Amino acid sequence: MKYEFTRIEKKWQRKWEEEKTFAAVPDEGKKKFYGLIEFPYPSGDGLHVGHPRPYTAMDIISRKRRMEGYNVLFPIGFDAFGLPTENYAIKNKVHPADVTKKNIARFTDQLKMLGYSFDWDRVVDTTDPAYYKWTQWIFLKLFEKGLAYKASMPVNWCTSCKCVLANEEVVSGVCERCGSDVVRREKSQWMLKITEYAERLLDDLDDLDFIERVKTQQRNWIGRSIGAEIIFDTTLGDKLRVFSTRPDTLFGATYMVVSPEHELVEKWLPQLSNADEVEEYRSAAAKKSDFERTELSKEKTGVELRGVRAINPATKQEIPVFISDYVLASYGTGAIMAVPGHDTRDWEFAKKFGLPIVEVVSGGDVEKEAYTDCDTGILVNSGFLNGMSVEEAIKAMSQWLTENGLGRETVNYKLRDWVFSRQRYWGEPIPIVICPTCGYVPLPEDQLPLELPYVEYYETTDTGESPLAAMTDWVETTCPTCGGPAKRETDIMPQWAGSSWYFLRYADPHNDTELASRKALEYWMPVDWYNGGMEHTTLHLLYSRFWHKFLYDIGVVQTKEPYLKRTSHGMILGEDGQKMSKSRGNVINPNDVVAEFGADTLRLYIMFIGDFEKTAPWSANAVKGCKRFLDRIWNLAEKRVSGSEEYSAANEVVIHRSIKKVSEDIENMKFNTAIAQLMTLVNAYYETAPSRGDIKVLLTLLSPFAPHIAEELWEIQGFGGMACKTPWPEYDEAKMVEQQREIAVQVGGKLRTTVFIPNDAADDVMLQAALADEKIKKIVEGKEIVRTITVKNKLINLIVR
RNA sequence: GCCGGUGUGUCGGAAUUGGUAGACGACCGCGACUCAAAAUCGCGUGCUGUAAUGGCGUGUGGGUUCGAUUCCCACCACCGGCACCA
Repeated sequence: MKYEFTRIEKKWQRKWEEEKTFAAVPDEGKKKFYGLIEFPYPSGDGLHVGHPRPYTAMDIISRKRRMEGYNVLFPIGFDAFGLPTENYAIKNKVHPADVTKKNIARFTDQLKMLGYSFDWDRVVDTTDPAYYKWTQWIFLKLFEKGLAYKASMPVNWCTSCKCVLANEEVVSGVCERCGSDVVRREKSQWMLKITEYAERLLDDLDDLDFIERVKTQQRNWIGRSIGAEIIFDTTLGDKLRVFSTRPDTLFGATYMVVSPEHELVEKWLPQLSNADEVEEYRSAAAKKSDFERTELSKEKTGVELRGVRAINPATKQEIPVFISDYVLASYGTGAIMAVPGHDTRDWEFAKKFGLPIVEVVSGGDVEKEAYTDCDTGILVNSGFLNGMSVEEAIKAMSQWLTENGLGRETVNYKLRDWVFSRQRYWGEPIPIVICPTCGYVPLPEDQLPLELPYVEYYETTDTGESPLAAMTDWVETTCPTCGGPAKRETDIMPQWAGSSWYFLRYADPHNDTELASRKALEYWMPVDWYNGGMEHTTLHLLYSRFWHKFLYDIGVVQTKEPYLKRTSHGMILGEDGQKMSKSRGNVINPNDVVAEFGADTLRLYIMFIGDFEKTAPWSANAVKGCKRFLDRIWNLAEKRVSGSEEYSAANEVVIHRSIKKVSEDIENMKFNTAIAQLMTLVNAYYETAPSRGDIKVLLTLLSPFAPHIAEELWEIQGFGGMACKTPWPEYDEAKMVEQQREIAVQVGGKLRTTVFIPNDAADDVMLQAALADEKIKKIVEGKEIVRTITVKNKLINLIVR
């Protein structure tokens, strides 16, 4: 009989669905495992071959865990709010809700086609009011605790999406999603105070089992700098505060720089003799995009504020104050003390404007370049700091500043608050009412969910207003506090809102009184293993850690961190080694692969393609190799093999080795070598007559990778039950060794031949065996063996003279 | 510029407490089966050489070692992240 993969796959998928084979049922008596993959955005293009890579990986791990006796939660859902759906809906004049419904149905079919062991009773959909009710509820809690606030500030505005973006969504000056230019716009926005959690988000990374590059990227993004805030007096009476990581260099501060947006500039302006020039520089800076302003190659520019001078608290000298756009308004205090001798940027600026450069740390030549080494320099020209190392001087200066009320040690983060509103339609409405007398009033909990109005017209505007603003009936409301006429907030939440807590909902997806019951959360949380893309490291992954910590603080969840372990997969490229894209015409559709070779072949190939963490190009030929492998297994087991369920003597060694290798490789996500080992095992079976037991262990090991064919052959063999419910096999180290060992024989470190010796042979046995070899005899003839190096069961090396 | 990663046959990739480089798969070649082809099964396959105790070979150049893809030093190339963050 032929291997009819289509029939077999349909048959088992139906069976798993009918029997609810993979439903997660809480069971206090069983150890739990919560495996998570990033739920997909149900785009109109359907499933991409990139999707099955992480899904298959976690499916293999989840299936193995079940066979090991764990109670497994492996859920799936849809992150369905977002721009592409909205844009598609506008273009094709259909409602986003209808588009979403259709896309979800299609994704569901495709995911089922691949035989994943998801619990289909726990599907979540972020656009379902029963779900986003709780997204809104979390927002209200954030508002209640002062962590959601509205503020007017310059924000990133995507010229194409026509809405604001978070800092995390701006990549190299363009929109992360559409690649269009991002400009600065002053807008009143809802913000979430993620900065309040900066320290914990950073420190708590230490204990997590996240791959190192994820930790590094989050650490860099949060960007902690330890330094001091220093207060300078000015001749106009105002105090000018700066942040510096090098307070030790205070004696070398020969001028100050404030950002063009600094509030004191506005105040000082009338008293400046060159107010026009300053004003001109400020407006020029305001027009520039962030990208232009931060271009590195650019020469430093700036204008001195004539009419005000600052007083260096260490030297008591009056020093000039400049404005320059190399100082950012949004970091630290928006002002710096410039130490040209020991900071590269200040040095460039000082050279250009002819400002004095004073050496306060010896070790370099400050006339040639800034000396920034902190490890070897010694303080000079610095009063009480003279002779100290940089490290000592930082401490001494911080103490001196504190004692004299001139400043204090402080910490700064690069992380900014999260811009949380979007001027679009297809997202969660923000449950806030704007009342002329009461201000921003939260919607009472019993009015949740605040449903998105179902309307015909929701096109974007260029005015910076949300399409919801035009929906008068919905906007006009009454104030929950005073009962007077009021308006609803018309901005919606960003794409990232729904995904910031979805993993909690999986624990108890149908609960309508809580986001999830305490009992369910206590049982299933935290997520034991979360695999997802590197592109989410400073977006979804960071945001969801923030929300989780907040929910921990208000007692909703019991763990400080949502995910114990985080791994990441590489991208699948087209056959040409380029990123898959419609325009390049190198896109592989999983449906086509499944139709031609079957889901088991696709699963196997996508795991065999290469190192899981690295990008890998698609190869149509290699897919055929995986199909061939399954055909070979089919040939071995399509007819019932009778006899004992013991391993055959001929295959015992390779079986035990395979169990060990496959078990360990799955844990380390080395799926490619696990499959290579299964191929080796099958090759061995082709050279012997595999016993019934040999077949059984092969199907058991195969079942997480290629579950359909494994079940079918399992049934044909009549092993009873299902392969996916069989206990994972154990191996015996003692049975992994051959009685005869082939060892390398080297002379002078060069491999000359190999000989067979008994297992664990003593050194002299190895030597005798080596010397008995004809080749070796010839080589050592007439020479003296001065030294012998042996490595048990591996090699012998003869040093001759 | 800074941080991180990678570099191995024709290709995807194996192998690192230093110990037979190239597992497994693809490609290609040969053989069996077949009237024939496909499929399948088996064999071969780093480069080079007529041969040899051949020679060379894991980005490049050095070093340590009986022995280096693995450790050390210097460099090159590519990829990713950050990028005037004081």
